[in-house]
Amino acid sequence: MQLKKDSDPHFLNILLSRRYKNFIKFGTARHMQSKAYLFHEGEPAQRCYLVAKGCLKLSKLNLQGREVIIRYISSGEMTATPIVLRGGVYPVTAQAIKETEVISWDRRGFLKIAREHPEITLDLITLLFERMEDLQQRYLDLCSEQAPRRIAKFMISLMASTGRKKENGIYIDIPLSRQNIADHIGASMFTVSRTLSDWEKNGWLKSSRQNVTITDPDALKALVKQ
Amino acid sequence: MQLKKDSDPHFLNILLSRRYKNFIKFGTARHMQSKAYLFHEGEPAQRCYLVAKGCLKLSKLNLQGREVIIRYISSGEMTATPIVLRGGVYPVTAQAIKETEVISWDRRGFLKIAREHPEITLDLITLLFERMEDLQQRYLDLCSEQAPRRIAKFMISLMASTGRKKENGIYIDIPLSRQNIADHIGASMFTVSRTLSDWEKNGWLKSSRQNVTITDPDALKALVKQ
DNA sequence: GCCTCAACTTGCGATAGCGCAAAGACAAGA
DNA sequence: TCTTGTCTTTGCGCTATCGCAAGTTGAGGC
Repeated sequence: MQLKKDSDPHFLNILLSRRYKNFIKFGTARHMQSKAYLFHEGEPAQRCYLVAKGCLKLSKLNLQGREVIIRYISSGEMTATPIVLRGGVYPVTAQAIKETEVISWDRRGFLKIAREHPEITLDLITLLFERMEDLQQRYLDLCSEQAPRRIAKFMISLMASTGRKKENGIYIDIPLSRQNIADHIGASMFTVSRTLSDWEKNGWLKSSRQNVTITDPDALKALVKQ
Repeated sequence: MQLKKDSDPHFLNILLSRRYKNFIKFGTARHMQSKAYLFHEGEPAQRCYLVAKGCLKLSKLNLQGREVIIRYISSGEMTATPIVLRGGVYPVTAQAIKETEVISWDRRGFLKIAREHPEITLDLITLLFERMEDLQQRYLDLCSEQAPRRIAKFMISLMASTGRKKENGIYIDIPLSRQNIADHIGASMFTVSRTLSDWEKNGWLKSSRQNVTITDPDALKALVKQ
């Protein structure tokens, strides 16, 4: 099993450390094509996953079929752990948005590791809580900020999680359509398109289909701060 | 320590069961007046709390000072546990909205119990995950539903958590202003006021200052479903 | 019983953002 | 190279919601 080390290392580093050295070898690897589904909202939660390479999109649908993107899970991050421990159904749908490799454990396998490494439960609480804090902040933003600022905040977080330095700016290294942005921040695709067009005219970023390069991160940060 | 047993018993029941029988006696009781603050967003998280009686309001402020209510913690529920375990600052502000009694533990006290009852960490993960699922659903609603449906969903959840059967309907047993509703569902106070007025004309509920009685729960449920 | 203040209502104009439509741009496959 | 389908842009009218203002109501304190 080959693991990339060049991405957000939060959980991956923990796993690769001596502390959890037996973790990965009990897991099952799986390779996924772009756009393949890993699990669907409402299915019984059998397995939890670590993304070793690539990126997952976690989303929910409302009654009318509108998709809302809850979060992206990129290389080194885990998903579905708590629901596998507790038992129940997946609350979101997970789809690969590029070629992706995951390692998975079922409840029994995960509990085996947890018994060997009791500290892992505290790590899990911490991880879950960090996601909770992130979602609370985004809930606040959705309640109280206008679309452009929500877009800017999202871009800033993407720079941190998947940004790659290039000669002309910071490239967001996932396929990211206007619709995806809209579905994540709670706006229409048209509003997102107009906003990015404006920013491109300002020279703050460049973008073509499904990709964005931020050329002036400070401009976005200033927009969010003021 | 006297504990009410007539409210949402989720965590309280766990605590009162033999399983965690030593839990409460290591805690510190505190009585709070209505509107008193328990902790503020950004303060170092020293203690975690169980609400024994009354109700707490958890909220955040944005840069412009707009308040957003993340959730209510009613009798029998806990708050701030993960952040006390991990260490850091409170991500929200907690304020009593009626006369309230809480029991609290510091990190050391909580860990002592957790060592005696290792199962408690799994319960914590479960609890945290349930709140996460709830927030994800509300994030979805905020992204994709209009204000009246968000208000209806909130009313339905309040009926479950704090509703009391009265002769003329189900009374929401917390002080709940139009502004509170607005701050929770992400709308303006005026939109909430207009919506409730409409519903009152329809005979779906009665309300006066800071209180609501739902007289036709099925009408609200139908509004949400369709 | 009156006063005061906060909560609530409601009309009205303003506006952010929606959603359609039609055109344009690009990538991938034939 | 051409075609096709998907993604993107942008004009335009529309609507949900906002935010102000001015008035009303009601509970608690004096």
